Amino acid sequence: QVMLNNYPLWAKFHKHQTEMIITKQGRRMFPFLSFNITGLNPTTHYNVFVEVVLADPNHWRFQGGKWVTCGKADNNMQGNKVYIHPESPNTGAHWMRQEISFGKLKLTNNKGANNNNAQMIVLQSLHKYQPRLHIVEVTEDGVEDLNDSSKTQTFIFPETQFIAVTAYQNTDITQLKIDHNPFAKGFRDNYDSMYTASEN
Amino acid sequence: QVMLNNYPLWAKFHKHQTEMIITKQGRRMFPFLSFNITGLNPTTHYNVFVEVVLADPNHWRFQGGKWVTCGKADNNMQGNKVYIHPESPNTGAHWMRQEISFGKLKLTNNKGANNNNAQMIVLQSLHKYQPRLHIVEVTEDGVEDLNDSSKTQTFIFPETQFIAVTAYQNTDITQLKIDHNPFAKGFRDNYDSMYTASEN
DNA sequence: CCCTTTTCACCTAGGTGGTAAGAT
DNA sequence: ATCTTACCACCTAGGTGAAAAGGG
Repeated sequence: QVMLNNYPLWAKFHKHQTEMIITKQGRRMFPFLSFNITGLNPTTHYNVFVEVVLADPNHWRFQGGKWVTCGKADNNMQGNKVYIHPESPNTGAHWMRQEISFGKLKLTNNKGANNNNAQMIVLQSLHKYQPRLHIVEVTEDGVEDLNDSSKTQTFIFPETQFIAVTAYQNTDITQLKIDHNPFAKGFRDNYDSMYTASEN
Repeated sequence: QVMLNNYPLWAKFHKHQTEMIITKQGRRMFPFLSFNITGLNPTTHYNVFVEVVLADPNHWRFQGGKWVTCGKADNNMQGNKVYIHPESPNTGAHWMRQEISFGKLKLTNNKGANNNNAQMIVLQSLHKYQPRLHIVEVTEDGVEDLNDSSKTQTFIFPETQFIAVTAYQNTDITQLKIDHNPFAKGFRDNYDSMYTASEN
């Protein structure tokens, strides 16, 4: 009923334990979450949003080339954990028509971030997180009923788990980002030679 | 109940008869439409959209430094004339919270433009147009009732009239665009000298 | 010592009017 | 002759990881 787009890329990162940068002003995810949905009622209205929850109760650190646990997670961290898709609310037909992309979702470690009106997800560095996709029917008043589970669907893809960091720890992850994120093209090793070679 | 933002700029253009470029791939308006709204029901859902209609029944041409009529307008032109605000549908509270900007609305002369899924407004060159703002209550099924005028409000600002062109005709308009559109900064006369002067 | 923040060069992405060629 | 199209240099806007500086 829900398909995770760009699954092969997510799997590549997951194999090395995905890391996502968090900054004060907010940083996009890469890869970013994108889904295709089927099976909704075309005329019913839904809110679609991503929530990011702790994936385990540990604090993590990168030591000797590996991620190891290091005490308990701060579970009582405050801060927004939800990013409502900007096209919400909308009809089932709308959500099923094309991919639902969360490419502009931003992660931050700034607790006071959502005072400006850009919703960002507030995370804690060196904690492991699991994104979740929620699809919630909207009543005629436009109000969600989160207690009525029959009107809420939640989807989890373990391949999208990641550890929040302020700087990359595993160089394998850094290289995957450079290789696949268009905005990091300038850091690709062969970038200069691609052009110097063609000058002959 | 509805205020046109950036009114002084619109007035400057209007005094010289505003022109808007239309291209095959679509061109943004400058100035662009932006409104502030009050008086909606905070919990009711509304669609907000702009429609662009013929402002008069004439075909126009620019001759001897002035716009003059030149035959009748092609009123049976087909093509989409509506741009639904991307945040539609949404609550009255949402629409009243901040300015409603149509900065990404694009004008085109390509009748087959809306096959790709970017809604553009299709216009005919050398015709005069009047943008109109519509606010329509959405029923519980998410369907508009355009026949029930009590649920539709329409607002018209004569200062936003413009003639669609494929190339600017009046140099006064060109200069106003260059002076005020950030993307045209490279064409400002004083752009180079701003920097050469500071090199001393 | 480990983690975070700031700044930077370098890139993607795309919005300008000018210009010359094309179309009618 | 008049209007349209395609391409261009030049800009805005903002997303990258690297590196150095800052902080506890």
